[in-house]
Amino acid sequence: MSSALRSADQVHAELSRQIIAGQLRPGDPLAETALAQRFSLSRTPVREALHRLASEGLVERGPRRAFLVRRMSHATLRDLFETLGELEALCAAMAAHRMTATDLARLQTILDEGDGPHADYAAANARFHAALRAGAQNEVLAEVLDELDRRSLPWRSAQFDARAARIDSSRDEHRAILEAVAARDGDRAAAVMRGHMATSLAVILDMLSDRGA
Amino acid sequence: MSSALRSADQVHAELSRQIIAGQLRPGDPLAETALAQRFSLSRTPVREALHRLASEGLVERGPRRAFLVRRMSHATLRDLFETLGELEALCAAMAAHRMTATDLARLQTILDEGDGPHADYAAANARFHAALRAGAQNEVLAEVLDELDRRSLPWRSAQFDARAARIDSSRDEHRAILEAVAARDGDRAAAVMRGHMATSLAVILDMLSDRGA
DNA sequence: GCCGCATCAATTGTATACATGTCGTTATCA
DNA sequence: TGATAACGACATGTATACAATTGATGCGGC
Repeated sequence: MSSALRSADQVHAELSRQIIAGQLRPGDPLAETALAQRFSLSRTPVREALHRLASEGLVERGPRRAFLVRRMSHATLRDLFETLGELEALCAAMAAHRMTATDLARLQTILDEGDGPHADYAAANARFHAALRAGAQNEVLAEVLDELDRRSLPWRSAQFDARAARIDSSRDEHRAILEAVAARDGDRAAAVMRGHMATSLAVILDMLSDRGA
Repeated sequence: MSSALRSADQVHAELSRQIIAGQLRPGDPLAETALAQRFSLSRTPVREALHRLASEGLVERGPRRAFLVRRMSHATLRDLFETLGELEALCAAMAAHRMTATDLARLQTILDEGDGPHADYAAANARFHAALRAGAQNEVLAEVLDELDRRSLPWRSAQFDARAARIDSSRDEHRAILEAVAARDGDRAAAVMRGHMATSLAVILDMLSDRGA
């Protein structure tokens, strides 16, 4: 039962990964029995994983109380990104007041790493936001942001793949945020972050309409 | 298996209630077998309820992966209330921009009901914040606030019982929030709400130190 | 007297069998 | 021919038995 080897955790991690990566798409069914067979396990750990995913908002329950990958209306998606944007903005403002010089240097390093032409920009993007969360020095806020992050990832992950130009604009926005944080200007950091998240939402909604979703 | 009759939900609701009411106190053990006996059920639904409570932050895991009612350091408690305060402030600001005249009237009614000498002020307080959440018109933000609310309730519930004077000041703060919202002044509503939550935290920390916690 | 190891007990993790409810299908009746 | 009710299959919900891990305790050696 060592923590890393629990079957339920493995199933949870794997399903989470597949949903976020888009291998499992919104509306896809997730039957306990079928998944148990696929993972060569009993229904018990699969069941636990599904319930956790449901409480995290990645999975919803359909007719017959069946599990399925969560679908989201544009309205709810808008709510999600609005909340995420406001919380990231709050986080940026708090970080502007609380980050140490060392933290700031780390943030700069993360930005520079994302500059490489072959760098994994999605990963660098995640690290940037994570560093900001750490800098805000509020565990609970960090937890809430992590949760909303996971919840929005299925829709954010494809952003950079499909819109290469988005990388450049996103990078510029990150630099502007760093500048504001370094200047200890919480209000400006929050404002820029709000714009950053709003732009991301616009790009995503644009992609969805292209795909006819 | 109609949703209201699921054993796991009943156990979850009952444990949640007891933790919030203080009948189960931070650090108390919650063994699956013992609870199963107490509820005359098998471990399975009890287990599901405990996992849900853990994911909601009301329950944590101790040595031997045992479940126990969550304990909180003062630092984490501060983080929780800071986050809750900022989110309530955000909510108030959004409500100031989005609430309809009808919504405002309902908010006023709720405040008036809380005025009665024998009224249950804790309940009126909860209704006030709930109405504000509805007025902000953002489902996701409402969900997040609900969760943080439940998580902080064990520490907030005793506030009005132990400090009768707190009721009057809390009522005044609510009136100030309503005024700001009615005036469509989001910034002022947010500022007043921040102060409101900060005062609550101060009262709670004061109570905890009195109890020698 | 103290440190280390082995054994033990208690708790959660997992597997499997059975119960129960819901939805789709079909057959029958008006 | 349409609607309705019964039937059946399939999903999750629950109960119980067994396995595995962990923290504690006692014993023995140093």
